[in-house]
Amino acid sequence: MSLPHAILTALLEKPSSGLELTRRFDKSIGYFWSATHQQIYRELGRLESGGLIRTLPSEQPARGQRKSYEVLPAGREELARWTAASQDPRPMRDTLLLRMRAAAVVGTEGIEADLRRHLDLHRRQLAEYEEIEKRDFPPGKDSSQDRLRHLVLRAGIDLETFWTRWLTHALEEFPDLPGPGTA
Amino acid sequence: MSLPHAILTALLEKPSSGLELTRRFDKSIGYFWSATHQQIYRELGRLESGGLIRTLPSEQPARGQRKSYEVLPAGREELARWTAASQDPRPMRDTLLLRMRAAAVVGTEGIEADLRRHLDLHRRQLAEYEEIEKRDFPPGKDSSQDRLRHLVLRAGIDLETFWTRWLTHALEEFPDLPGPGTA
DNA sequence: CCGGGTTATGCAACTAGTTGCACAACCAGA
DNA sequence: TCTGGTTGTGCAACTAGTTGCATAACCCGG
Repeated sequence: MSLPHAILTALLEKPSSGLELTRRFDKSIGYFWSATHQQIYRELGRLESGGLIRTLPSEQPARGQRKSYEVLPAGREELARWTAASQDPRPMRDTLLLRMRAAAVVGTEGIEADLRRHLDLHRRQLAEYEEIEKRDFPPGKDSSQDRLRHLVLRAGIDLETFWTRWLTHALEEFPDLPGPGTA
Repeated sequence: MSLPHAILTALLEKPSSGLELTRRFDKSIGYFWSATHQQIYRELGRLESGGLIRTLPSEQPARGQRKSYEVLPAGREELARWTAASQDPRPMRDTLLLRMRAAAVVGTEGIEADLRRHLDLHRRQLAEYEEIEKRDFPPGKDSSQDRLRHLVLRAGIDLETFWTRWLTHALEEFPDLPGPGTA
């Protein structure tokens, strides 16, 4: 039950319309809590009827027009409550690790290409994060807010680093192919 | 759609009853694909009626009796197919990172205790994995199967290591409390 | 001025996972 | 022997997330 809180956080950072939110989820927030535009619109409706957010009064759009939302005090309180509340870590669920385990039983036939593909994806993601770090957190930006946000980004960077290393290591289990190296 | 494949993998490693499977999910398999006993029983039913597994013919249990399953050739084929098939990594979803981001906006009030708790949980998990590594993968066990399974365990160890480090680092953002250190 | 792409919003149906509970069998001690 | 805990199996309802599609407005070129 975190999507509403992800949206509240995003809206507190900056009031937005559904589409803007969707875009921001594709970028920063979505890096650790992804959501589709359908989810977002549905949840905006719920949050509004729950009295946690409201449409910005300035604009009064018709159907198909953009509609911007802002967080009401009740919404901020709910977010603060949720943030402080103790929560258990959700059990991990990783398909790739599961497939590796299955491969130990039914054979590695065919999995290697996908490992390479994942390695590539994680490398790209890592590069993107590092780009963001360079841009948004130059040395010196040191407010409490910045430090916390930087910390979150560091988690992303370190996780992607872990995956690229692990995949590289895993691929060393598949030396038997035509290609450069080993000779 | 990975639970059936997790179960097939577990059953190929060793035919089991629902309860045994549940226990094994609590231990090894569940480390990267968790499932409750309810999920497992439901899925066993589906797999059986789908012709991918069958009950071991030897025993013919009544209600409330244990019933063991084994994988049929069709099940093995399906698992091999699934393992080799290309799959996109699922978008990440981490509540704790989301909460940190929220904390940057609504304040860190109250989150620290939970960070400590998570740190403790991850440390325990790490210790458990390292125990397993020592026990199950002493130097020398080097069949292809062992190497793959060890690789999977390494992923678990490295991930827990990452989290303990990150949480430790995160907690350094909260120096302002009575406690040992800093003086 | 109209037809086709793009932007923006949204509903509905489906799938996967979680929670809560039920029930039978077995076993141990009063 | 009955009573109460534990083991083992399972259904049903609910929640969260995904997929597929519908709709309206707007914008641009012919």
